[in-house]
Amino acid sequence: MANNQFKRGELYSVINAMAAAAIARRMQKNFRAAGLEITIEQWSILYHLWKEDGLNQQQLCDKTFRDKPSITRLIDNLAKLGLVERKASETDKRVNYIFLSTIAKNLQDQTIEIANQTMDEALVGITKNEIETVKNVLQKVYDNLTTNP
Amino acid sequence: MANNQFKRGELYSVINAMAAAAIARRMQKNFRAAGLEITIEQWSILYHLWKEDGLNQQQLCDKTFRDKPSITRLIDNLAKLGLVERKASETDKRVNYIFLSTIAKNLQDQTIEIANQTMDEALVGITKNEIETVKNVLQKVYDNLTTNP
DNA sequence: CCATAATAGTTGTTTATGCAACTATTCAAA
DNA sequence: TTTGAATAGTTGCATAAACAACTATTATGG
Repeated sequence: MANNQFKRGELYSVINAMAAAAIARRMQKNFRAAGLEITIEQWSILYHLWKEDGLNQQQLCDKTFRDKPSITRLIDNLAKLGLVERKASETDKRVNYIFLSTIAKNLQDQTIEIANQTMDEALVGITKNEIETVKNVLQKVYDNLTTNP
Repeated sequence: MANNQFKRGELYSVINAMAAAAIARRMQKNFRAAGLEITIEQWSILYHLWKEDGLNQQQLCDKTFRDKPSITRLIDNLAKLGLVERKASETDKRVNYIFLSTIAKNLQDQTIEIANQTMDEALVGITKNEIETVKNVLQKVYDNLTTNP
């Protein structure tokens, strides 16, 4: 009995501590092996800017599931590295738009390759259906915890 | 085309940033709502000690998928809070065994309830089969990235 | 128009993570 | 038995997270 008490809690433990962290570490390692000195968190910001340059910080919060202070500091660090630049909105003085530098734009192709290679390593022996299920379940979990207050 | 380039990378983004973080935040919030001043990371250590008291730090590394410095500091903080105590092994002077305090032992029942309640909130509308698939896939991902160097 | 609410972003503090480099102890092989 | 490898744990440093409290600006309702 006592052994089964945490069955549900255990799922948290599995999801949070294991696969996600392992993928992040491997992605980071593969970046470093390619001579890329960016963190996986910084990459996740660039990823959204490659899809749509000039997002503001609030939009980056929404897309990366981070809070505003986290984005402020990630942008600080990316700016220090010369990868992005803040540009104040002309029409709304509260807003910063974030733009990629040329260097950052040139990183896209290289990191696409590494990200895909990493996911290939991670997903060996897993079917498309299983991946679909995982994505759907994690989306549901997220929705359950965010739409409900 | 360009829109599909990150399809695989996107899975990382989904797994890592979204569901896991949402569960952790909700668990933390539910702890606080119950007046429990422990972090979700500290809880994950206690969780393994409740199942088996007197683990050493290396065993906690293996069970929680953290490195040694992380465990050192988590144990430091738990010790400061009076929740665990280090006891040096008599037979191997390199080893510390970690034991729960009475206070920590008494936290078990309260936090079981909260952990299970949190997972119930998270898993609304998700079937047992789907949960099994997620657990298996994430285990495979972990194995893929750790058994292969 | 003005007071108040909402929004965008920043700063401070605490906690946690990863990696590298380190000490201390034990093991193992010549 | 001694030298070198392996193991357990700690410390330093940089990055990142959550939360609270803050400033500045814009939107809204009387």
